[in-house]
Amino acid sequence: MQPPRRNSTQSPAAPPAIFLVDIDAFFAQVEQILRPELAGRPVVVGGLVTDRSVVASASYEARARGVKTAMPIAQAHRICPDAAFLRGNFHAYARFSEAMMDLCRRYTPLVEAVSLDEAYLNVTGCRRLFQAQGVVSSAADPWPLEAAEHLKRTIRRELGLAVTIGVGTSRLVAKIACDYAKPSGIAWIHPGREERFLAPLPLAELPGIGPKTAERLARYNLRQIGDLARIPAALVAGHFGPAGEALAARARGCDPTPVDPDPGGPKSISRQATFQANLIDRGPMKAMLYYLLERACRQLRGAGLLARTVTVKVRYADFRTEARGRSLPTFSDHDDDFWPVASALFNKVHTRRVGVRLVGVALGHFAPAGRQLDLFGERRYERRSRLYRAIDGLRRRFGFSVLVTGRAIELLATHDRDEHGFRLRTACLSR
DNA sequence: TCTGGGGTCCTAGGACCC
DNA sequence: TCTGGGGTCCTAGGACCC
Repeated sequence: MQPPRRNSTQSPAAPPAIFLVDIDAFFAQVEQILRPELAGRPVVVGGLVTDRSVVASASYEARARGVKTAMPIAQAHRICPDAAFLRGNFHAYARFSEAMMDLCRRYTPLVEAVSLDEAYLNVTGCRRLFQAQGVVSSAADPWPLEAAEHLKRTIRRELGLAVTIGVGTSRLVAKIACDYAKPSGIAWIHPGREERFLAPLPLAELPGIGPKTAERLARYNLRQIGDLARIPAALVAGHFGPAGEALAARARGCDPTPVDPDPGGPKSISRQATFQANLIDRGPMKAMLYYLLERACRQLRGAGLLARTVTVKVRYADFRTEARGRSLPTFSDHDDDFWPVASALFNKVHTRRVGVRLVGVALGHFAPAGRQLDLFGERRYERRSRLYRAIDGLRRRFGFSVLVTGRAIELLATHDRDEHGFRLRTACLSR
């Protein structure tokens, strides 16, 4: 298929046509495709029964039994003990995701992947092209609905994936239409009927309104999207600030955000880990922090970026979470430029004599790699860059755990798995 | 019952500069 | 002795999303 071209004969008033394609119960569905013995069975992806984890994805068989996303695995197991509990295979999910995105790009180049399992498509003005390609018939009315059906059938036939598609005149309307049509459906909102469609839905269905905002709105007796749409925008802005104005517009189905096929690189790179049991000793916490920093830095280098800010996070047994960040004087992508700062930040956040359940590190404030330094600094920097390139290369070939640095070595005694389930100890000894 | 991991965006106060 | 207004950067914290 050719990418769509601007069509001069097309009516200037043609309303936008936006799709949101969402893969149903993505991780669980992929597991059922790869392991046919799981088809028709409740499947829970997120962790093993003994893991200190939550549900990342549940098949519809598991959802029918009450399992929900973000529910603790232990609770899911109590409700649905016969489900298959899996840690998940993110490489496989990424492959399916890429294949789906590529397939969508056969319909339009204006495809924005918003997550592994969701993509927006802008097919505005594609009618004639779709007719020429046989995607829609010449009598197709409404043609966007027929095009969505074609896309859904093609994804099913070529990838085996069941998806839901929402079709509307904006991203917002497409998104809510998609939620409405789940699972495995298509919903098309007629241009001009957005307000009528949205009005009876609960406010929490509006993307951006979470539990806190929904509660605040409920105090003003605002419960449905229509309740908010009826209030003058200025009044909403008075109570909710400048963001309130946009909120009021969204309640009427207005969302000017374009579908952007190239939204740019990441704004932050982070790694965090929850310990299997809460820790009191700082030694293993710091070892884990260093290990997480190494992984974040490797991703940073892989993305061809330099960072200036490092943030360290600690979550205590009572779930209180502290985070502190600091900017370096220069940009870098070297573990040992960030480590002294991260280590000092850790001492600042870890102040309570309470068990620690999680530590995390984040890098931010990026610039593209390739930077100006004084000559002495340049040579030293280059030397270390060669070292990190060599380490990254080894780890790419043999796995991250092929090399365990001194600062992370304490992990081997206390925490024998990284977040991908590799056995660090075994990996270290066998190489 | 006991709460993951990886992100984005917004707000707000203080420092600093002009 | 009394003192503005605006802009930008940094940091902390919170809400939200998948």
